[in-house]
Amino acid sequence: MVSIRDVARYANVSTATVSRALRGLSSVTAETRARVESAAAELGYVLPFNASSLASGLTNSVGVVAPFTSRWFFGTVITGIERVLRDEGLDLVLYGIGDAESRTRLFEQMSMRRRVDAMIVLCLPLTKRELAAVRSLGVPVVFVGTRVAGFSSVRIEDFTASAHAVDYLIRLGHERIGLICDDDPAPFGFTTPRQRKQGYLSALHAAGITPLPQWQAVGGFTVAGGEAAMNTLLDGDSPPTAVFALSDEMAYGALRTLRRRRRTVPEDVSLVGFDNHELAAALDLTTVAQPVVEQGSEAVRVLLDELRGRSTTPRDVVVPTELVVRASSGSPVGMPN
Amino acid sequence: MVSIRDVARYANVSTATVSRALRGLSSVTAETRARVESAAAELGYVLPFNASSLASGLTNSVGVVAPFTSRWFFGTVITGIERVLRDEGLDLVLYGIGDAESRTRLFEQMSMRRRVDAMIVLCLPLTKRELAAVRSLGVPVVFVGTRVAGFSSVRIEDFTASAHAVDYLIRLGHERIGLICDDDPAPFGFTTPRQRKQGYLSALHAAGITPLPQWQAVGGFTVAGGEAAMNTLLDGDSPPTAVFALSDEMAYGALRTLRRRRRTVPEDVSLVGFDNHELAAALDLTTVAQPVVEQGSEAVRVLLDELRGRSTTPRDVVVPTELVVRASSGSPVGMPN
DNA sequence: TTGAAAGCGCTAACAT
DNA sequence: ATGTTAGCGCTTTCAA
Repeated sequence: MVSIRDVARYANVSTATVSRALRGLSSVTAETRARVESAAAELGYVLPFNASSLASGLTNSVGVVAPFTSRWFFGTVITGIERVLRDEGLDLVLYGIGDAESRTRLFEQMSMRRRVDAMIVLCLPLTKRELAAVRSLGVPVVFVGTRVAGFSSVRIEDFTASAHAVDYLIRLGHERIGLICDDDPAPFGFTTPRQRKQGYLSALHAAGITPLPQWQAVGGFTVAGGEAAMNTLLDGDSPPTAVFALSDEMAYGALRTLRRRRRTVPEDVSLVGFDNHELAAALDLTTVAQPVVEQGSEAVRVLLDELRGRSTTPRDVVVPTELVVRASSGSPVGMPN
Repeated sequence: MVSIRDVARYANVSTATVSRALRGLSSVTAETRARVESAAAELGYVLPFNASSLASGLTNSVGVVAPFTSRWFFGTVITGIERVLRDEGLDLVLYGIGDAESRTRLFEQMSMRRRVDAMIVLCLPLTKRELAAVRSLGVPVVFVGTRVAGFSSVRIEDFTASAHAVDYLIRLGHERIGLICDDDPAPFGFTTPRQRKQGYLSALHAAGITPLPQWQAVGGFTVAGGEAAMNTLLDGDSPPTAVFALSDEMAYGALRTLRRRRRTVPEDVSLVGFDNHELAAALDLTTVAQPVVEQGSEAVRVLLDELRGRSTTPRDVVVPTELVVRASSGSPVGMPN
């Protein structure tokens, strides 16, 4: 196995100079660097990660904790994260926690201890205990999608964005507005659903509308859940003329129910989702768009600032949302447009 | 920073024994192991990855190369990979290559050299040059979705599955069957589109049907592409009564076009997709289902067999596909059912 | 089964 | 700007 000494000999320099040159330190003349680089290329040498890491105390890796990797939102955030990390020469180590058991295991063992220089936690409000564990890592941590005291975060304003979407339905003339939401409290301790729901309630309240209990149905943030929830809503007393689903995926399920029950959209029922999921345009769904790739790349930038000592106080980056109006929403029948 | 020596002192054993106990080696009495484990827990100690790695020559990490992380298929395969790796105590290092530039960079620098013990390459046929680079890593490599001489692979039979889907449409009575496919040759060097297309041609040929050129349109494996492709198909001479889209996402685009142009499905046009994407059920799309999580976990199992010397010859694991018939397909109008 | 001690292959401090 | 050298903190012999 070719070692730094082989490269040093080949390039007629010391091992220290090889190390400096290959890491891009500035204290090497261009000429020397070129010689070292071509020697390394010739011999097919790259600095072995483990030896460098042991000697320097850095891992050049960032851990990403994600509850799901297959859902569109998470995969897309990860794309944004990966891209910036790679540009910076940092590796991404993925920690998935699909279920409660793996979540427990991850935070009990803290296998990322001494394995990563920094962490990004996606949309996962942590328990006190977990937070303490994360804090004990002693590395910068950025949260995406949740705000956590003492740490930086990148997120959207769920409350405001929801209120705005519901207000839009009210201004279209709707008075009976349904909600497809999540259980309360939500699994995994997500706070996003509650904030979006509060936005819905707040908008109704501001318009002087008292929401009826049968306007709310639980969709569990899945397509199947949204499908069932819409059935529940349609079967209730004085069913809504417009429905706000707290995620696009639940809205897709709702659309399926409407299609099956021969209700036209938006004439019979208007539908608004949340996320601007990649298929929302294909399904002509009005929705609250949030920048997703950008939240990932922004999280890395915040992280790098902390990692490189450019910033010491936690930052709270709020990225803008935007209501994207498509064909799934309109004024209720009988209303002037 | 607490070191292995602290733990050794605390548990009254040597550092070597601590190392053995914490790695689960069998040459430690249960009593000693318990003492060491509780000492480690007490002190909050885990074996630091970099020092272990340097001393042992192993990284306990597996590299995963993926062209996209946000697309459903890739995110879902990664879920399967991550789950099994984590159970085995291995870390997943993600190498995304969203564009040609990062692809070049990855294979030129081979930053995964000495960084991972093994690799999984997702749906990415490599060039000769890239293959040589990968081979030079000297670690086990498993390909998902493509077969590569000299390496193990986990994949489906694209050709057969496609032929079967088209044959199903033929047996429904369709004679003009369209195809929404990819450019030829496909970007990134994907071979999957071509194999699926060959399956289509083969099924038609077997039924004595000569495909007309205007039955084929390019959809680029995106929703928007599928949308445009379906427009092209509808505008051609003697347009198809059934369309086979080589991916569900292109089928979603096609559905949108059909909806906009007021064609009913399946009365006016039958539609069949490929993948059984998570939303295929929600859209009532008939499609070729492939097990995706399983391909990821199976890839890891194959990898582990090679990594642990249980297998030395490359394996080619083919997982089964299944045609899932839903409401988007039926006999052409005027045919008995 | 356990302990002692010699590396693993770099980086960082210090010297020049 | 470059060279010298002592660690970094384990794992792996080898011996007991």
